[in-house]
Amino acid sequence: MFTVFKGYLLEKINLTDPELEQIESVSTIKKLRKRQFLLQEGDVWRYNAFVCKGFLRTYFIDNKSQEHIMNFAPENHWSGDRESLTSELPSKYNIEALEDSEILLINKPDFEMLCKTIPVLNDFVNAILQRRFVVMQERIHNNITYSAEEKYNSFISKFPSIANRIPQHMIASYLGISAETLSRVRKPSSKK
Amino acid sequence: MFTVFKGYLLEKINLTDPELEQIESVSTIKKLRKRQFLLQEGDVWRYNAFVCKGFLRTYFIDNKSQEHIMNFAPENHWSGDRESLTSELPSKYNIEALEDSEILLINKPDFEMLCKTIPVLNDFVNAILQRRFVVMQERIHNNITYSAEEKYNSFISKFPSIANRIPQHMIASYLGISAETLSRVRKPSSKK
DNA sequence: CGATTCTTTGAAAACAGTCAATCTGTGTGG
DNA sequence: CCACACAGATTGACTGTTTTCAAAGAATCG
Repeated sequence: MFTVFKGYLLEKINLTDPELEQIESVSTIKKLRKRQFLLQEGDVWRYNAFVCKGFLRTYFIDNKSQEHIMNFAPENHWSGDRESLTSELPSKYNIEALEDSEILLINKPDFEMLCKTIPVLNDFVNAILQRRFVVMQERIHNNITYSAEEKYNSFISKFPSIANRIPQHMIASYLGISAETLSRVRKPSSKK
Repeated sequence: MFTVFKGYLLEKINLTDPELEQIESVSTIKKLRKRQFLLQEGDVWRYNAFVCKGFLRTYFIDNKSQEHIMNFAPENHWSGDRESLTSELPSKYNIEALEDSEILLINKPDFEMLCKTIPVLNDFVNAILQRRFVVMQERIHNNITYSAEEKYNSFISKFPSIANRIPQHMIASYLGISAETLSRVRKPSSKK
């Protein structure tokens, strides 16, 4: 499974064989069955996690015991709780596999060491952060601007590959609308 | 006005005098009168901007010509459009002074050079990014979880100093609710 | 299949938005 | 100093959207 990560990296940046070996030497693989947790609320998150295969969701439970999905991570994407990772405080989130998954983990000190010794990796990691930033900003934009229907349309046009891989009610949860409302705004979109 | 920025930096990280001089040498100050723009939609944003004095807001206009506030930046905070900065594409945002302000600007190549030559500054910049990240995540959390009243209460408890410095309808715009709704949810919070 | 999960639908209630009018406070110019 | 204009806040009545609850269909999976 390291080959998946290797392929991902080489597509984006140039790395020498020794560098790749160095990365591999600190990588571990965690296999998750569907519905298994990578992280549970209350635990401290200590890794950088790359999804080699499968699909993860990050969600939290509000004080009315309702689930809200914070993030999706299909293969070739990163997951984890950056907040807990930097603060080293217990996480508010659960990360659960929605499909059988294989996750590549690099713990925090090892990852920092990699970034220090491989500048091009460090730049890449920062670039990812920047991009994630823009995605979050767009999500806020949509949240404060759009109606339920517009939110849904925006989601499926932006993440078509995610949309057809997960149950609808999880899209609703991600968008902050009820599953029933989502069901209702879905059909008018087909007719004019 | 560089002294404000200098004070801010020295409070957070250790910098030598030559390093500070290097930073000062690439810094420029822009004074804005109330209602003046630092950035207008359609222009490319090319700086890192630190608010030495005053107060900025970043907003965009949706296709129904409604304003939505993306961000506030009081003194000792950063502003700008990271999206346009990295993509070098025209910005969707307007940044406007809500009070007479003084902004310290460092253009992109200079800033990158500073980060390269002053590692501790680079680390600090990344730390800011991480924190900003968490703030945005909390905002998304609130957006998808809370009612109008809860959004408002969360805002004033989290940003009390901002709340009493700007008109209410701007808080409403930031939260994605109407000014009238905000006015209505305000009073029940005092009773009971 | 039988059980579970997911989606749709209906009806009612809660919530939030819109429009228009009024009220308030502030600052400006006469 | 007053009158006025202006921006902001509030209120009421109404409309529209979204949620909730309950039930019934559909799809999926062991």
